[in-house]
Amino acid sequence: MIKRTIATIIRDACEGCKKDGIIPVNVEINPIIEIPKEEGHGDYSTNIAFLLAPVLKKSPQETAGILVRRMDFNAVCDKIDVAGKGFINFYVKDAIWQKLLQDVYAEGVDALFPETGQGKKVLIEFVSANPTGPLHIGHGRGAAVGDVLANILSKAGYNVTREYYINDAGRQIKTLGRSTFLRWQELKGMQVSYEQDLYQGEYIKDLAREIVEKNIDIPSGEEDAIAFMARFSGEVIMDGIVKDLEDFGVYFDNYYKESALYERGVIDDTLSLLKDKGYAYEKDGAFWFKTSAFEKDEDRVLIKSDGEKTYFTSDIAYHLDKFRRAYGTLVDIWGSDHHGYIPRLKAAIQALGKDKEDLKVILIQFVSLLKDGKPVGMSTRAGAFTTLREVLDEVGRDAARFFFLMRKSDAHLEFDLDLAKKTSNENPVYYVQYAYARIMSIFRNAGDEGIDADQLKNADLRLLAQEDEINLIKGIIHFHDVIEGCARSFEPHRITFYLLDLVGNFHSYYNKTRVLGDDRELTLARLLLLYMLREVIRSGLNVLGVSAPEKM
RNA sequence: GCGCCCAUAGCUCAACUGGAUAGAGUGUUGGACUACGAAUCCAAAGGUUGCAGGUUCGAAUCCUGCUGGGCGCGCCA
Repeated sequence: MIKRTIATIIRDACEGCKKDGIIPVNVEINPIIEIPKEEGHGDYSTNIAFLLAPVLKKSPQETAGILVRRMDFNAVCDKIDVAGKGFINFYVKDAIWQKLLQDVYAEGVDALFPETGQGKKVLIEFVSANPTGPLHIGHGRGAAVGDVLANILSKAGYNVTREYYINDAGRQIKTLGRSTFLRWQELKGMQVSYEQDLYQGEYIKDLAREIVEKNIDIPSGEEDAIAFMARFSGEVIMDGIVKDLEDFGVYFDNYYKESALYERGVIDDTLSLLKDKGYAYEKDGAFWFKTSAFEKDEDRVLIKSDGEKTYFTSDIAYHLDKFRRAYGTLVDIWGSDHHGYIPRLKAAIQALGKDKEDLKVILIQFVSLLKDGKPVGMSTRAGAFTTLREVLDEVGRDAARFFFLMRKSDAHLEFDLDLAKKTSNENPVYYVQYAYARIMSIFRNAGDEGIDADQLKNADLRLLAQEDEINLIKGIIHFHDVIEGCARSFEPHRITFYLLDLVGNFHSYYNKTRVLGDDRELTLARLLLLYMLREVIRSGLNVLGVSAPEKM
């Protein structure tokens, strides 16, 4: 918002220098404009002088001085400083902030969302857990990150689709069928040896029991029976997954089945396309993709010597299909243990004639659970993992989602169940929600005093002159930059940090300043400030998929 | 053996992608409710950013080499 105005001031000054021959015309001007972390360094600062100093063969300070003298800033800034070794600091007028607040109030909080997307189509594929068992907590983190990222991009003007890829054609599904089949035989009183590499969880026994209890007909031959069990188990488990996700507040636009790639002939298209372009070849009775043509990685098998296609083949086909559906940017969210897979898929994307930057892979690091201060083990193999369902039941949706988004996604997350469950000040979720409830409470009181929201539009914002009031306004306006940053960097966790910071300032303000007072004009101005604060908090929580309770 | 990620206050983590004196929360200590919700606030204390070099006006951030941890390296998915 205001950042753009600052950028214009800088650019105009540079253009002026070019015109006067101080800066060569062909020099690219690409300054960074940032919000200084140090208070006293103004509202914005730029490093432009450091960039131009070598060109002018002068010191950064001198360069900054030359530029500042040419800056036409009176409309928005009280002053511009050259500070430190050559930073240029901009001090925006209070009146500008007050005006921005007024504008945002008039247009509504949605005016703060950037329009970086311009309607471009983005496909976010996430969770995509195989339907061979319930979702565990790691899937939950991926679900939260994917869902919130989708919200952010969508709010930032992208046309977003959420997709879940169901891996229903691979060997794991066969293993699932065999697992259920053997458990079923056990129930029938047969002596079976249940192998180590089958699914160990109790839920397999539940599936077998369901088949028996519902008296479901099973095909007679073993092979047919296993195939039936595979389909049955997969569907039941998938239903459970969808239910878990819904309770977590995550909804998908599409569920895309791997088997559909075969049915629609996308697999064959992919193979012939790669072959025609010369990126695939035969060797040792198998059919290979030339990964090495694009990335520092070894060539990979597409069709095994036994004629079976590999998972990689499906995946290339799937991504080809995504591009065919006109998505310009593909976001894949994977567990970080799949990071070694990135080069080959990027290579495949390039073989399909796309830019490798068209595919963004976001890795989700593992979650370790903490209970009673001790780590909770979670091994999928042993069947003793903690499911998303268990976490949801224990701490609730709001805390679960918020906690999953309190860390950068590619960093380990330590999830403290006891903390997430606490309804006290230590719990960051409540810290944010409490601010919202507090503001709502003030508005209820204001209503009792005969002030309704309608009167806010007459508020005189020049009365918001306290330093912390101006700071709160800045915080509100910065919501725009935060969302923009999230959308650019694909980092949803920035919103949680922003909200915690924003409401921290509010709580502090609240303890110092009385909002409802005898001075009606001042009261109205402060109420408008709180109104917008409330809107931003609500909007931010909404993007996170966390509720904003009016009372708690 | 090769490759990727991580290492920041006692603990859990930030730092707007190379910016100024590295910040929060928690924990510890001491304070604030007979006016809008104390699920809150204020203050003190806490650091050689794992180690050693390098790049430059400037490094937690980039490069090289170590130390310690996680994960990959299949005609598995």
